Amino acid sequence: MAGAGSAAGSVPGVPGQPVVVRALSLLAQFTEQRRALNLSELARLADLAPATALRMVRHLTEWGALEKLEDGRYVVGVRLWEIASLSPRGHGVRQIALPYLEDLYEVTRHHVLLAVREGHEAVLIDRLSSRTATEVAYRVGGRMPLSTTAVGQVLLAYTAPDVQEELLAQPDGEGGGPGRVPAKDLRALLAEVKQAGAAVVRRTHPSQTVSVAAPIRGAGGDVVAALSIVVPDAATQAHEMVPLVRASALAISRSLGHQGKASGAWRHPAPAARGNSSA
Amino acid sequence: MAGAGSAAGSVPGVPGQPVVVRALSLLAQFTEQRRALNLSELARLADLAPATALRMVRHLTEWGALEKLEDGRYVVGVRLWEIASLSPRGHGVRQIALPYLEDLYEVTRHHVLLAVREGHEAVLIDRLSSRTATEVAYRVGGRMPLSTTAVGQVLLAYTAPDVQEELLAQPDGEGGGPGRVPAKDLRALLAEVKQAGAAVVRRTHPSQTVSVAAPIRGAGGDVVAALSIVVPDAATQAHEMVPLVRASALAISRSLGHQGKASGAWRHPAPAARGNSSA
DNA sequence: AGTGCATTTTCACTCAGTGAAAAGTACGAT
DNA sequence: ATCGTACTTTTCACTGAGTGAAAATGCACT
Repeated sequence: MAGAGSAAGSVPGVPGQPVVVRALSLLAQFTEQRRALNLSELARLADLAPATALRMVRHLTEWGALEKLEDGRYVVGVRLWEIASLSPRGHGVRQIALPYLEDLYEVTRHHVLLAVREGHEAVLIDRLSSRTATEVAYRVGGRMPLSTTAVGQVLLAYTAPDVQEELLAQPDGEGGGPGRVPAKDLRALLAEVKQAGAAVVRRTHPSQTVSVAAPIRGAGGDVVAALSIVVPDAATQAHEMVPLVRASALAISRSLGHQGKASGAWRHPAPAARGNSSA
Repeated sequence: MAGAGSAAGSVPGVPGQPVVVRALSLLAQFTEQRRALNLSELARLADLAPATALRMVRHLTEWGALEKLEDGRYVVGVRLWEIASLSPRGHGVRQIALPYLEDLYEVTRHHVLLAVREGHEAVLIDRLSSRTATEVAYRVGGRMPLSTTAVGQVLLAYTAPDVQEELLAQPDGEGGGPGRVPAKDLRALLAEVKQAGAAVVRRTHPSQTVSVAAPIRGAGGDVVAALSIVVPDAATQAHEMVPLVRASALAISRSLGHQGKASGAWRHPAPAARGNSSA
């Protein structure tokens, strides 16, 4: 490859980025607000020469990662979606958790959320909402802050200490939105969450709501996702919800192959592959 | 790059495949049955030198397209899932169609399917199924043949003639499974489907069922997806379902911005972006 | 200690990828 | 019609990013 940023102009900030990463960075330019992009936008956003962007976009399109609209703009393709649906932490947990989410929704008739941690944020894997429920700020596939949401706090509380430190060390950068919590308080908060096996967060912003979240464990015993319900503040005493959410989360954990507590006294024959071959 | 297939051994069949495509072909090795692959499997399946596969897999992992398990195997990452959730023809239609699918499900209590065409097959975008309903063969994110399924026939019937010809010209290759239909009969069948605005397929294989599918149109007026219900053969006269499915499909089409028939006499102010910013 | 298999590092070679520039295309304004 | 602007696509000579064989390392059985 030519001097990506060596000799000529280009941005010295991104000199020798591998081709693969550059191609992926094109995909990363698509967001909720920007679902369709034309070539020059893509090139500009990804900081690539138009000719380079064109070549890559063509390869991506040819393969199906992108699709070209009639107006010349590009959108994320079904082929990519198809493969992404094999993501264990994406559609994977969703598939298994869905029936339980539905039960929880059936019983409460409030928002039910399922999220996993991805880097310094939580990603919303699925959401069930009645059309008449209160508004929620997040969409499926979108990201939510770790420290200020119930699911986020649960995921954070059960994260390996080293990663946790890394996150707590962060200044206020990123999503330091409304309810920014000082690292000190957060540390204490996370301890409480772990203690209680659930997080309860009161919110006033989009509307008056209370979220209750609990951890979901995988076969390995570590927390792989978080389950949450969001109820209008006026509704039931929020804390009454804690056992319900925890129980549902435990049920999902069991479906994922988690063997209850670490008291490995006896074991079932083996939950085996559990191919979730249906859905 | 070195002579991918020029001088030395290697497979002469895939000589100068672009890097991007090769990287993507690694992703393409993941399937329903093979959700976790180790490096050598990936290298073998994608026909790459181990060293090359390693380098690429590292880039993919670094970026989040893949995730490395503790046992060293790789799985599709959440980051990819996240971006794929922006696919208009994937999660996009799903988001908009979901409420209507739910209504249809509520009323019938049978399987409800949503699918789009991708190349020579249909991809199942979403499925609602009661736990007690009859079995279905396909999973969300999976592929189904065009010519032998109700959704497939609908998608095929409304495909641009040139693509249609290309598909009909095919020998028996691909999914030529149980109910292989001769090209001639299929042509007539598709005409009927277009005439009726729906496809009805009777099936005996996994179980005795009847599928009824209808086309969903996008803002441009062309068919972008197909809606279907699958009922046990014993149930209601299948043909009674046709109006129901067609009506649901029309409702979804409207939500997608389709302006009814092509009688472009008057127009609404503009359905605008319809950001489906919720979900 | 020894065998077999997977992962990772090394290294010299070279061709796939690069980007500036120019040509082609589409659309609007004047 | 004629010019202007912005986007897309082609061309081309250059070169360093990517390549893969081979060797080293690591790991799990035996």
